Amino acid sequence: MAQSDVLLTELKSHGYRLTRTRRALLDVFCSLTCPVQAPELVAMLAALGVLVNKTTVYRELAFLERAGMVHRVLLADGLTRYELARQEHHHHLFCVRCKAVSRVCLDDSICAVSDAIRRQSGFRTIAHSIEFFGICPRCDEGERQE
Amino acid sequence: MAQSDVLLTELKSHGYRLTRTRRALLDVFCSLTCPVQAPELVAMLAALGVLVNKTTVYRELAFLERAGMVHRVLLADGLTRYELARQEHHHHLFCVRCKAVSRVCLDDSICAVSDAIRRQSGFRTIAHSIEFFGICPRCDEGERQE
DNA sequence: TTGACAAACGCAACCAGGTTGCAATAATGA
DNA sequence: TCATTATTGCAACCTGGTTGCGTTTGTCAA
Repeated sequence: MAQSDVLLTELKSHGYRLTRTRRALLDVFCSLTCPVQAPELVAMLAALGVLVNKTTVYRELAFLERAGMVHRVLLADGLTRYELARQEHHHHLFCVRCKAVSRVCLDDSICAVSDAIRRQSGFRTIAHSIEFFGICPRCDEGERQE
Repeated sequence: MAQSDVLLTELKSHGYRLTRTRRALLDVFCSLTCPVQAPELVAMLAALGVLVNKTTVYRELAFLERAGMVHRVLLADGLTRYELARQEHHHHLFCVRCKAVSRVCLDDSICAVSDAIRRQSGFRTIAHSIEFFGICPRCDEGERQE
């Protein structure tokens, strides 16, 4: 069973409807390897022949976020992106020049820091985000030739 | 000499003008303990009797960023905030409920991770952001009483 | 002190991401 | 097939942020 079907089945079992938008959106998310913005999703769906209003996409993203199936990713440009949740825990490397996003997996010990902070602050810390940004090898190359 | 005067002197020595807006903005930044949004700065300046157009504030923020005196901070709500640069290296704790921001200082070893990533990826990593978000003790309290 | 020059400014118009209210549509279970 | 209601589209709106351009104002030298 494809990953998107697993998610659809789960939604169905909770009594949610399996709409055209919802199916297409989960399909797209399952095929992506890096976080995307909502307006990009509108365009991607359109390219697949699924014409959806931006309002619907925003509402669907909020829905999928509540359902724990996608989550927000914030990178150095301040725009909101979304990616499939329940993936292997990872972080992002963002090129501030070409805006490309790649992923990195860090040692668990780094993530353990949030436990230390939780104890220190009294915060009931629910998440953390460790994002790195710089200039990727390709852009760096181009820059030196200028 | 006040911190803001040090910065003004530095700008002056580089040939930049010391305008009303610039002085007021640096004063405000030096008195703050957490990152602020541009629209908040417009309001804060107005409250001090310094009426400045939002365009000016955005341009001034870009200027101070280029001059290395302030930098952007991204938190879990995706809005752009600014804070004084050249402070002790620290990270932020953001309450997703009341939007309060507090700061935490982490062990250097965590920051050393960016070196490891730089080697791994070929990225010329110029910065990182480690932000934690959750629900602060006050909001947590309120929530349990509901 | 004055005047010239360019940096800095205000304004209006604009753009993009994101939200809201409401009426219309469509997925579901009976 | 029908009733119910979750989901959708639309239009209007909001906010953060940007741009072009004509005006103001710091600065420095005369």
